[in-house]
Amino acid sequence: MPELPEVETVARLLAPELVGRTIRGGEVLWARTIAAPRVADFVQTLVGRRCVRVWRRAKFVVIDLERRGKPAGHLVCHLRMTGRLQVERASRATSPHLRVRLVLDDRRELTFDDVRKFGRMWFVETLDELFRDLGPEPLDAAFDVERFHAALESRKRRLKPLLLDQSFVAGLGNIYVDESLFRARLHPLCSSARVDRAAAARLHAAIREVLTAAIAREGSSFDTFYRTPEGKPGGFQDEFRVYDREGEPCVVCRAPIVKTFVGQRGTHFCRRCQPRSLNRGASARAARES
DNA sequence: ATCCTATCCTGGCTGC
DNA sequence: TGCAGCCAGGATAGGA
Repeated sequence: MPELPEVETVARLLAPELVGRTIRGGEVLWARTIAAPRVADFVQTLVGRRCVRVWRRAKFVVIDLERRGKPAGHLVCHLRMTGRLQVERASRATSPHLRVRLVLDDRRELTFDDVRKFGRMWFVETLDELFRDLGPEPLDAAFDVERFHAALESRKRRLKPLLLDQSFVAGLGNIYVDESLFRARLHPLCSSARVDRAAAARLHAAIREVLTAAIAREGSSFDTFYRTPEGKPGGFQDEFRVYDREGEPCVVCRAPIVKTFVGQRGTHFCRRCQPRSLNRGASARAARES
């Protein structure tokens, strides 16, 4: 599902198609897709605004707009689970799940297609309120080991739900949390307060490595939903080590990958490589000596 | 403060 | 083959 690497890919591939284009009109086919302003005003508000930059924050695609050469708000889109943004020739935009079309000045259209209707679009003058509660970008320099360790220690939450919390770190979802915890050898139920400096450093590195590698592969596609704006599947599903691998052998120790549920989320991990206790080695030694 | 559950949706899968 | 029922999942709200 679209998480940080997929949304980053969408923004990168959309940018050259959209930058410089002015919105001429459009149509909302599913009213609830529009979060702001009122549906009746959405298209009219956008008409005459020109796209000047396409970027990503957390799992939001952000299109900066200008009017008469001056900054004029942002078109923001959250793909949620099945949303797809594309720029295509008008005649092609005929999907049964088309929710929004915006006509551009080169007679192409920016289309938002969304099977499950969870995705949302906003036009906002400023991003402050929409992005107010978002945590740090995990690939930013400001996201360093010290701060990450301190943030983990200041909470008492299980690692998996904490990493899924967008106010703690922005952009991770179910797939990349499972992959990061495996690479850091941490159990999804481990308490954040008990993550020591070395484990925090491993998790920090694992998150960055997983996200960077996934962006390089243009995200993950293991069902029919996520495709790049060029219509191609991503490639990172070939590098999954635990996600969607229930019963298959761990790539490190060959023990079968297990699937459980943590806060209703399917959770994949290796019982042997991700022990429940941080220092199982140490406690085993202590038990032997006593 | 943290956890748990329901909600939003639909296509695709399972099992009878 | 047909069909009912379940499941996936990001974010959020409300209750425990």
